[in-house]
Amino acid sequence: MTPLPKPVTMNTVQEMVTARRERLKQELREDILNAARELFVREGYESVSIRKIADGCGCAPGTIYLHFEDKDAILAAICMETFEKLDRRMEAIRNDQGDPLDRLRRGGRQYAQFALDHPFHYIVTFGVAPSAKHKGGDEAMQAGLRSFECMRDCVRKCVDAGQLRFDDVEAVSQSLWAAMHGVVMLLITKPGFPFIEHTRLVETTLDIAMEGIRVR
Amino acid sequence: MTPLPKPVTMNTVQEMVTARRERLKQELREDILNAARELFVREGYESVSIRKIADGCGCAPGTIYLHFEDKDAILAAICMETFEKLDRRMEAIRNDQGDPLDRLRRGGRQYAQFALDHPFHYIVTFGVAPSAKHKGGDEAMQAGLRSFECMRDCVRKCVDAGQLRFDDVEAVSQSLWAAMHGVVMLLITKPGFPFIEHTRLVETTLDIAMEGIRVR
Amino acid sequence: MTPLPKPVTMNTVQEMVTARRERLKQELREDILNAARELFVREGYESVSIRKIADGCGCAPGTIYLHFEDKDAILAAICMETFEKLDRRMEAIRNDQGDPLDRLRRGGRQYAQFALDHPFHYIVTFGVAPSAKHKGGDEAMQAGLRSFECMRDCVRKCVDAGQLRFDDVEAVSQSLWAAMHGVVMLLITKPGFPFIEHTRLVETTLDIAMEGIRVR
Amino acid sequence: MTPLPKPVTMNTVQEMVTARRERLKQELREDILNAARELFVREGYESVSIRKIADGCGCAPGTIYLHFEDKDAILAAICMETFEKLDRRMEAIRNDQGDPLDRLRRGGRQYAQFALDHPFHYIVTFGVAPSAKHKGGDEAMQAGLRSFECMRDCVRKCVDAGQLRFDDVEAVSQSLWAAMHGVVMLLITKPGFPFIEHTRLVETTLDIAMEGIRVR
DNA sequence: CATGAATGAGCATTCATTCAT
DNA sequence: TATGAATGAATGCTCATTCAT
Repeated sequence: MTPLPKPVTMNTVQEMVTARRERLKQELREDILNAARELFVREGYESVSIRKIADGCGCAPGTIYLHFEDKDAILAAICMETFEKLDRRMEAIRNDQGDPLDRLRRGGRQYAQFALDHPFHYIVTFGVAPSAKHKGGDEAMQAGLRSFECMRDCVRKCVDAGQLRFDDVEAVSQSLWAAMHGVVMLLITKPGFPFIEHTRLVETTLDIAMEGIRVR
Repeated sequence: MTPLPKPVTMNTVQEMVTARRERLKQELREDILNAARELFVREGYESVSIRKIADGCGCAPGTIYLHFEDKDAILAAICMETFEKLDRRMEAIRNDQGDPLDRLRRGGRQYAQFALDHPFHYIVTFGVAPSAKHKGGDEAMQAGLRSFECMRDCVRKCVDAGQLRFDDVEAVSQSLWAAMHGVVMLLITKPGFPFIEHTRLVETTLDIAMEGIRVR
Repeated sequence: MTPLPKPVTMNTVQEMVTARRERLKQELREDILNAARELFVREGYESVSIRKIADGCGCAPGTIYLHFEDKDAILAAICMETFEKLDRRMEAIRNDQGDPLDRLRRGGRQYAQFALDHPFHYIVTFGVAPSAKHKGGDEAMQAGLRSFECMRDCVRKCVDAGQLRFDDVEAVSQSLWAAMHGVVMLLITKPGFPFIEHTRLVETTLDIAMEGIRVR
Repeated sequence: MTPLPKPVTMNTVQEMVTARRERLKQELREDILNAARELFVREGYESVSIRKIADGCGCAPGTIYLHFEDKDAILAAICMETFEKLDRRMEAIRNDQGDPLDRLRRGGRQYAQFALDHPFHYIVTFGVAPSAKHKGGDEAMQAGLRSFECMRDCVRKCVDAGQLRFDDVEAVSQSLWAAMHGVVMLLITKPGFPFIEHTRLVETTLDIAMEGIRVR
């Protein structure tokens, strides 16, 4: 009598069941994040209740706590997720070829574009005094700062190539960051102000900055 | 015999009482604004309750409603107050003499200085998204526009004097505003970041911007 | 030296001043009652705040407490005042001449008319469970009950004159009171119901009641 | 081999759990209504806070909002409930046989009996002025009208049978309603008054009314 | 006598969160 | 694992009332 393959089958079935469960769990997690992201952007973090998120992803309020510790954890997860994307974009630029100054310009453009694409995440991570409470804020901040380091790298390469009027990498990097931060913050937080077309404002700012730093 | 100054005294006493009351009332109003401003910055508008403000200025929750119609009105009052102060500084520069480009630079410096001198005011007024309805927003926005118009005036004068590489007054004004806004926002909201010395960062930013816009 | 008539003069002046003060005080008291009465009727007792009354009679909120102990005392004063009027009307009927049955009918008509003329006072005094709190309620109730006694007197006279099918004065009096109370309560508390014209409903009720009690 | 009834059992268990939950939920709903009804009668609608109701039925304030949209909805629910009960009694009489006048008398008796059996329901539903807006008011009023229409039907049948001195169905119906309403309102809201025995007062009122309307 | 600023308890309602099922 | 009823603290705001002036 050959041994029954039962345990094997069981194992496999068990594994399949487990895997399926895991998949379903991850799906619900994603549903929660998607619902929360949309609501946060549309109504603002404080105005979104767990109940609204639960309604938005078709589950019960209590269920959300099986996936996230609390409301802050949802926000933190969204920020992390998003800043990984930013990081990938910036990383790609840091590593690509071409004129360092041009690369710097493209980096700034990318940064601004990212912020305008994800305004709420941007504000939550870069636009709020840290003392608030947002537990996940620091974590996300760390992820966000890696992007700043990309920019500093780009600036350094420009300095090394002798393309700048400055040799203080830190000062220039911080100034450039400030300029880009300023544009996107205004565009995001002052939607009522009669700004010129967004892309053009970003480009003008980049243009002034690049012209202002490059060697003559 | 000189007539008794009694009626006069009576009058004066009454006036003094009234005046004293008025003064006390204004003092409490200021206390409320100060407490609210600090809390708004530290915890975010939505997270600050009327009770917290009341605790913060040592009065009862109901008392606040004797001075402000509602929470929005407090925010609006803070914004107005700020714009008036800023406006006075900017106005002074607009009217002074000297090279237009230099005046522009001094305007930017003044703006940054103002923000760093009154970080609470600045953040509450310029750094908060108008989440929800925010009645007083428009009113304050109008006041804010006047300061921006000062800067635009300065830019226009530079253009008229043929000192800029650009002739789009609006685009340049908004870009400059963005750059200065960015510097001060970062300095205020990210105190943990290893920024270079504040004044030097402001000056570097101004330097890049001025060099970036002036005609070659 | 004749004694100066000063004390006398003083006395008189003093009296005049006192009288004048008293008059002014009574005037304000009346103003408060007038404002309160109108507001109570228009908006309902609970919805009227002391502040609204103060606004309505052009004085400060605190001033009202110099004339009335609290809000309930205002209500009680209004009720007393009003029920004295009812009492006078009923008394007049009790004492007039004519057929006892006709007098009874006129009494009922007068009672209903009074209730419809002063709906809020009527409801407050007769239409509310006593346990509420309305301190002054009992007092006013006493005043109101005197009117019931008038009706009982009228009924008794009808019995004595052999005009009724009944000899139980109490039962008939209470039934008649109930009928009139029912008509006015419905008319007052159910303004949305499509009642026939008010006077006609009162007359029909009186007619049925009179026809229902008189001897055949 | 008979199939395992397992799925069936599972189903049943699940159903039982759901049913039990539902039952508990309905029980709390009833507790809320009972507490609210009593409080409304004792203190008046406006003076009853959600907290008092919550205290009265031993749950937290927020819990009430899981069962009712707001305070008005509680009042509306009480009214609906009452009208349905009353409606069933009245309907039974409308459809039974016998002399129309006698049916009318029994209808009135039934109405009064209902009110005295459920004084809280009655007062809240029929004895409260729709102070303010009172959303559910109309809905409840509609339900209430059905009971009144029963009485009107009975009156009409008397008229059709030539048993009344009147031919105005509406006026007679409203007068009879008023009389019965008056008796029960007095008995319920003025427990301190020395009324004759309740049943006798109701019967006397019915007697007067019936004698007052029937043709001679 | 009159004021009106201040109080603090109270309101209806919403919330993040817990937990028995 | 998921549910959803329940909680209790918090929200913005109003109120009757007090009291220094």
